Amino acid sequence: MNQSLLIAWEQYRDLYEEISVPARTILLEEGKVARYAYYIREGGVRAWFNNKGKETSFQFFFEGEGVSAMESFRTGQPSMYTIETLSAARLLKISKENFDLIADSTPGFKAALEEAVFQRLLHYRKLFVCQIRDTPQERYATLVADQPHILQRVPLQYIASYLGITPVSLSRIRNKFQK
Amino acid sequence: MNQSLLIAWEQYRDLYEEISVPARTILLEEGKVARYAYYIREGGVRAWFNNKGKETSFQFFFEGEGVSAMESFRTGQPSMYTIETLSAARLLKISKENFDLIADSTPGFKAALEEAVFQRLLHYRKLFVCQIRDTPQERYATLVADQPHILQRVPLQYIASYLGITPVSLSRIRNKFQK
DNA sequence: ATAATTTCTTAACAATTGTAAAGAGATGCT
DNA sequence: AGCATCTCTTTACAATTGTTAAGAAATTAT
Repeated sequence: MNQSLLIAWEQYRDLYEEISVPARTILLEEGKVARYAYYIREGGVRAWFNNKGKETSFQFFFEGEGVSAMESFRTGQPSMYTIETLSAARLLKISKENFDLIADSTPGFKAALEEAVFQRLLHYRKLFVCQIRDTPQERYATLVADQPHILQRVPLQYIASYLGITPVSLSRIRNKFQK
Repeated sequence: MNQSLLIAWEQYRDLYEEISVPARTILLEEGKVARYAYYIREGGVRAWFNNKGKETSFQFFFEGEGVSAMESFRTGQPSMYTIETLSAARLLKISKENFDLIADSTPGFKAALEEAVFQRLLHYRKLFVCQIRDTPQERYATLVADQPHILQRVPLQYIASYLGITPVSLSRIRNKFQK
């Protein structure tokens, strides 16, 4: 579900639908099975889970990216997290059945999917490595340098949990950063 | 490179070799291209990288597991990290060429490899989530509960970096834990 | 527009972690 | 065995982060 999977979607127009939803729309709730995957035409999405009463956001998605609770969509197991829009969004919505149909009938699709899975593996490993190697200040600086759009479009409280710190600590780091 | 890939290795015995190496043998050095993958018959291995003069260990491997610098082995890019034995080890060593030969000629191999990649994606995501959600104490407790063999077989200084803390801090946490 | 709500910042204090250094303990080498 | 080296623990102090609470700023709703 990344850009390499954008191949030939238009010929399957009857297998997915385009929907428009407001901000804070829950696309998949923690504990439920993901029967749909989404592709973001416009807007932002976050993935988060409940942690002792507080929300921990661990991934953000924007235009041109695919979103689903991967392992739930793949295995049929209940999702460990919620997927929710950050803003009003326009999405392509496809069912698991139709997704599999396309995967089975499109040459190269599964190879592209495998590559996307591999790239996401590298992405998560990088996030883990940054966590054990870098300080919160360094992680914030990396975010500013590499993914400034996240800072512009995601509320700071969500970014704080993504960085593994509290909103108060993030605010202090930002304060230092200005000087 | 996990247990599901153990299928039918014996019929390819001329495509890999079994080697025995002492502790602290570097199987792949940071900056070099991974031309071989390994399967651990006996012993332990760690993956680490240089971080401002200090070593940061981010993964440990033992009997029955496959080891390689994944993306280097796959893409031919220089590896970002070093792979080194923790103890004397007995390993199966296979070249990239022979690995691809087997992958191409064994039905189901690529599907099993894809599944292994997916499982490792989930593994790294879990590590990342533990980092942003749990305290160092909680992460240590999880290690004690879920992977006690790591504590028994890996020097504490390496475990400390894996938990994202200093050896001093780990020592303090262990001290508290005894009580 | 105004009020209500939510988000972000700031401050004070407690708790945790990092750093540096010293000593104890374990391991390895000849 | 004895020496040297490496690892782990402990201590003291500095720096950072978490927690709680209050106020400022921004957003949302009516």
